[in-house]
Amino acid sequence: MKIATFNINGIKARINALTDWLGDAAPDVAVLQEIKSVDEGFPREHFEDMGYNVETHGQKGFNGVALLSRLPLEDVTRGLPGDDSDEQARWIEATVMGSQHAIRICGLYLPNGNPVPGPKYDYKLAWMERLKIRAETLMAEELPTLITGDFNIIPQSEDAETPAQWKDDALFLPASRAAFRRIENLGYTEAFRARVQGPGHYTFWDYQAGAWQRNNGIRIDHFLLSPECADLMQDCQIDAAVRGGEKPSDHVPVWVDLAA
DNA sequence: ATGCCTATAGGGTATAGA
Repeated sequence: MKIATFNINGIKARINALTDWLGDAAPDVAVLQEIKSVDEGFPREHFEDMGYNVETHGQKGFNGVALLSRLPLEDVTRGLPGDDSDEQARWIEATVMGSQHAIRICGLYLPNGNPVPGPKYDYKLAWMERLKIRAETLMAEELPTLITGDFNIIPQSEDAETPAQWKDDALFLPASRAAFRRIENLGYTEAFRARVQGPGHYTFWDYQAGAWQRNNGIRIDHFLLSPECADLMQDCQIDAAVRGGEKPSDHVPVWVDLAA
């Protein structure tokens, strides 16, 4: 089962690029972030016509997550538990039944957190604490589970082309990285780093200052696999070439292949 | 370099992003 994450930066602007990539990459499940659309505005029929089941959790203007799946999406839930006053659309879960294993799939768009200090950074850290609690609950179920999406976290210096540029940024501050490690340390495997070592592997390049042409990227889109899910992993790759396509998102897809 | 671009909402420019 091929499961991909892709921050598309607006479904209306990305419908062609997303459609082309779906045709090329043929994921069984695509976990999308920043659809920047309300549920009624999402072009559901377009993707249903391509053979995908569609579940969205959108909001007006920004944020918004969605799941596209060739297999049925079961037990869908929306919103990260732990704060009923949080109205930002950043979390969706569903179960997909493979031929051998059912996979619980969690899609997230973790808050950016800039500027630091300030209420946006406080929200990021509080959101990550809620994520840790949800990750603990999922871990205790001892089922194949993955948490994927745009984490807005640069885990290590080698995950940025110019780490000095990010020294005081919410994506790279020690408190942000520690919060990410605390979740990993519950027993999750960061899929890409379990398979590929070394610098130069990025998932985001800014639109500005020729970041793509200069390969000034960062790796912020991740997969965390529960032990039962990590045992099924056969591959994990970044589709970096998508960044050089026509009218691209500033993020590119990352995917895992599971023996599920 | 304090968003240098891009997208959305909306009908001006403001907000958000990383």
